[in-house]
Amino acid sequence: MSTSPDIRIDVSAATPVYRQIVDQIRTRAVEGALRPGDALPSVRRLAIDLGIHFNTVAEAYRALAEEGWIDVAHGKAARVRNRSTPPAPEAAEVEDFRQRLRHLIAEMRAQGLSPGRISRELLTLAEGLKR
Amino acid sequence: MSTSPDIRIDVSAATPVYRQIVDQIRTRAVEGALRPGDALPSVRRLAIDLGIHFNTVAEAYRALAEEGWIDVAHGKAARVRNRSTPPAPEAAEVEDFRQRLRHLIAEMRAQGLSPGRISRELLTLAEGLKR
Amino acid sequence: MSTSPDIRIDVSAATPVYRQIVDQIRTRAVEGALRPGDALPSVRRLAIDLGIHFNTVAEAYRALAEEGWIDVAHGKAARVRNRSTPPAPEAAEVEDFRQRLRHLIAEMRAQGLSPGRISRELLTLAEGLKR
Amino acid sequence: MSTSPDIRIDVSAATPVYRQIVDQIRTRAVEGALRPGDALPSVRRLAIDLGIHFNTVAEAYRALAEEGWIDVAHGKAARVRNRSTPPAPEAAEVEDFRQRLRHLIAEMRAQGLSPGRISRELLTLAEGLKR
DNA sequence: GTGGTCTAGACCACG
DNA sequence: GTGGTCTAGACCACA
Repeated sequence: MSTSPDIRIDVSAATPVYRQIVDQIRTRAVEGALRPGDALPSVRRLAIDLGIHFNTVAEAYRALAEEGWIDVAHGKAARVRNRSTPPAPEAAEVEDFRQRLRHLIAEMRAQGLSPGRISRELLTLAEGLKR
Repeated sequence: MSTSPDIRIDVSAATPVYRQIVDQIRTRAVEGALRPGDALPSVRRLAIDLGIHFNTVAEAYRALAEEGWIDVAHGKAARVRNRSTPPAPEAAEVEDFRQRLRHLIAEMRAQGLSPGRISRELLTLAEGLKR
Repeated sequence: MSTSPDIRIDVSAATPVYRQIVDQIRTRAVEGALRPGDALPSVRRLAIDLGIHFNTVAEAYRALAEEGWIDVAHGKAARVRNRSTPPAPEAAEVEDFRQRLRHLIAEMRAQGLSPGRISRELLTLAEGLKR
Repeated sequence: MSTSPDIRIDVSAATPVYRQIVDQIRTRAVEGALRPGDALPSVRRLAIDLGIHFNTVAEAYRALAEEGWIDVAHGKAARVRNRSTPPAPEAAEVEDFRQRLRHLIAEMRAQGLSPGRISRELLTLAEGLKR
């Protein structure tokens, strides 16, 4: 039996569909909604559920496998991998993430969100990380 | 003479060059390094400075104009616009940003950054917004 | 009682399970650990020992029989065949192997192994063949 | 202008076409036939030359980019990357390669190549690495 | 049943 | 011009 990851796809969004799948499954794995050993639905099953082609799901699973989040093998269901200690992040990578965060925040302000509102969102997320 | 925005381009990065320009100029405008009325370098000037094709810069300026950050006109330097009160963001947009933030954080954790470290980054950014 | 070939299976590896079995039994036969006439464990016995489905073991035995390494028959244990002089390899096949060797070495260098280190590995193997 | 890597494809071979492309380009890069900065033919150009679909070539380029051998970007030709020092190989990886070498040699003997002949092949390759 | 590979071709994004 | 994404569907390999 496989855990249903409850994925929401927006085909008209700018980010590719396969990336949306990757992002959502990775987020669920990080946040604990998907645990090591959990089986994912088959590529064809999930494709039907989402109303997309199975190749698109297969590409997402392949990317997740390469990132080390899941194990895929012929004839068997894909499963969430028990990640060993991840490699230490390099300073350049940290700076890259910091910049992406700043750009995202700039986009939010460009869309009319007030600094106070954004600040509150960040504090909520930071709080959630301490759990 | 025009304000030099000091833009850093990485042609081998995953994000398109024109997006890098847009992101960095928008970020500077949001953070106050670029103020309403400031003139940007000409498309050809900036293209030469960055060592890229001027079409790429032109596309970036076009995108910034569409987002309402700058005014462009034939024969005159592009200038940072005096943004009127931005439209109120819709709930769906806020939720979209929240999700993008969560995905970014998941990527950071996937790269080995500890929750505590990420939390500190978020708090620093939130602090900066209160200025 | 049958010879225990001491096979190690990694179900999460990239190479299919049945190929791992084939590769390891063939290697043992070539290197002399398995000799003509030696009996292999039954399909079901080996499957239980390895913790895999017996169909997978059956497929491996079938492939080994096709390659001429073992004899299988209903109701009797599979046995290592007394290989007659093998057919002379064609030039095309030799070239194919040479290419596979070069590709493997390229992969090793891609993984960071120094040419000197790889060279030593090759010399060790060549030495072992002269026994 | 792009270097022609002179790739030979066998569509009836067991190894997937895209892997054959990856293996051959990687080998050429390791052996120096392809040097950092060299441009590869476009995916559509190479696909036509090889008589296959461009998606297959694109998949090969993507894999090579992920392995760090080439840089691919929108609108520009793929180029051989100037590889920085590769990460140190772990002991487990070395053992994995050693085993793959042994299996390959066993296959060669299974095909009728004499130990002496194989030994000579290995010595030739080891010699080539000392250049 | 599972995932993998390949072709065919549409449409989009980037430079 | 370049590469990227997606669909459609055939056929193969593995468990």
